[in-house]
Amino acid sequence: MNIAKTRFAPSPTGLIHMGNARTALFSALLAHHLEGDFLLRIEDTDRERSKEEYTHALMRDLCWIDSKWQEGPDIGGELGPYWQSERQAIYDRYYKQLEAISLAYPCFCSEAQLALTRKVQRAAGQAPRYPGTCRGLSATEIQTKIEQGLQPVLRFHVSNDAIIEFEDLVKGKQVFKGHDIGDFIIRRANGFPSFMFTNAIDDSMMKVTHVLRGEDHLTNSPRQLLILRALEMTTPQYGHISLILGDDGSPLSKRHGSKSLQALREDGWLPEALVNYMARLGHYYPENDFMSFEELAQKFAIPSLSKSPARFDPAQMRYWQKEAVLKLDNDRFWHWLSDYQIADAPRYDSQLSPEIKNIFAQAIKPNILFPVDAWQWFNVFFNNKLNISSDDKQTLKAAGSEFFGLAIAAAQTVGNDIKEIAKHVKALTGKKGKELFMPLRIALTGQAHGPDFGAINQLLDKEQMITRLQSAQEITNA
RNA sequence: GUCCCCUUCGUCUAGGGGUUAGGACACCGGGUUUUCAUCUCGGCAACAGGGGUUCAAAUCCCCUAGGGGACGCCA
Repeated sequence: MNIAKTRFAPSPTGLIHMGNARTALFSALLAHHLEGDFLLRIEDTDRERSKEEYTHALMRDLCWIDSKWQEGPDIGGELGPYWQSERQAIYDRYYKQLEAISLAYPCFCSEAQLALTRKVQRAAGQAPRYPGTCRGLSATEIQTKIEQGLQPVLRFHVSNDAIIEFEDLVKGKQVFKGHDIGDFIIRRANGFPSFMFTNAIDDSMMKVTHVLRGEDHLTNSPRQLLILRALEMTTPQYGHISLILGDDGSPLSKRHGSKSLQALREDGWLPEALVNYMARLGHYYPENDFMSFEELAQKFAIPSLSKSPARFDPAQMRYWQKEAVLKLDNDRFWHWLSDYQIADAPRYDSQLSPEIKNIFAQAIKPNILFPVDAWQWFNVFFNNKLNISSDDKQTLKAAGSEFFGLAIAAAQTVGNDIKEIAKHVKALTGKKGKELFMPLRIALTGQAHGPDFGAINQLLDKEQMITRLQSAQEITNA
């Protein structure tokens, strides 16, 4: 029995975004689910646009979302090379084979000529198709044109009455007519192969069993099947997943805040948050729990892949980020923070005891989404930097100078215990509930919401509390 | 223009002839916290429209509308 194999085959022409990342993730999840391999192949046949730096960025970003491959350019494998730019000889061999059985022929039509034909066809209400101009060229005609210095493309011949059927993993049975396809280019005039060709050949040669790709590739499938069948090569099963749309229903783009994985990482998103979110965008999991990559893989199922397009929803992504933050253990929490050191934050590791660090982490995790939020709290507790908003200052003023005078006096006797301080203030002012606690919270932390008082007691000593209460009193006097 | 795909709460979706149409996010409200956040409990909210088929349609069929994709010497 053949081992299952999925693949991701990007062209290194830019940073990977949410859409592609989700396709890669699905492929990786499926491979793990089937206990097979996930393969990475770099489709760098477009020499002008492909850049090596993007290949590196791509591999780094894929690893970041746990989608590590078992076969690929950096680690090799039996069926390499995994850069298409190194596989030219292979493609050339198959071109010859196709020409030998008259399923491929050189075409000398100029791009301008073709563009014109398409225009005319459309104007006449017809579908734009290659009309087959060069299909019947004789060997001598071809020879003559080549001698004239003309560089032909190579076209694959699709007979008009061909019917191509296949079962799509996601969309079900598909039927295409040869007439709707037309003869398509498999080698460009510059000798480089086209995507249609290399992609099909490589998937087959590399023994890929399941191809998960975007719906935009659906109509490529009959073409690729035609090539593979003509060459008597094995074909993978194709599954076309619906695209991700922006909040207005149009394709996801930068306009909708679609960011590269790299940008997302730089903003402080946790990979497991993105993984949990993306895994559910167009794939149904009965359980709504935060899951690890392994759990997601275990429960991944092809029938649970959605046929209809999904909209990108930042609110839902934020929810998974919140879950991810809550799940962070201390070690990772501090690594996460140190990776996003902000300019005016002090170094955290020098004086803080593990106990204090632990208390701090547990206390603020429910209150933060990103490292900047965490650093803000860090500043509050360890750097004496409070940023009180004007609204919150109003709350302070409403409490009044006397309120803080009493609080200071209470702190001097009871120490750093907010509830005890509150008790004293309550006894003397009659204030209670929100009126009592909100001014204290704002005075001590600079914010209207934040950690539990128990944690704040452990993070601030008596002197700090008194100083902050004094500052608050000054604000009321201002 | 031609061909193809899709359409259930605001969003992600479950359900595929008989369901009080289920869950999650968001939102709103209760509880906990003598405060807020967290946590917890609850509520609001949907079968695109029109025709069939059927005892019975969200579910099957047809049409319409809307959205998306493909039609490249891009991938």
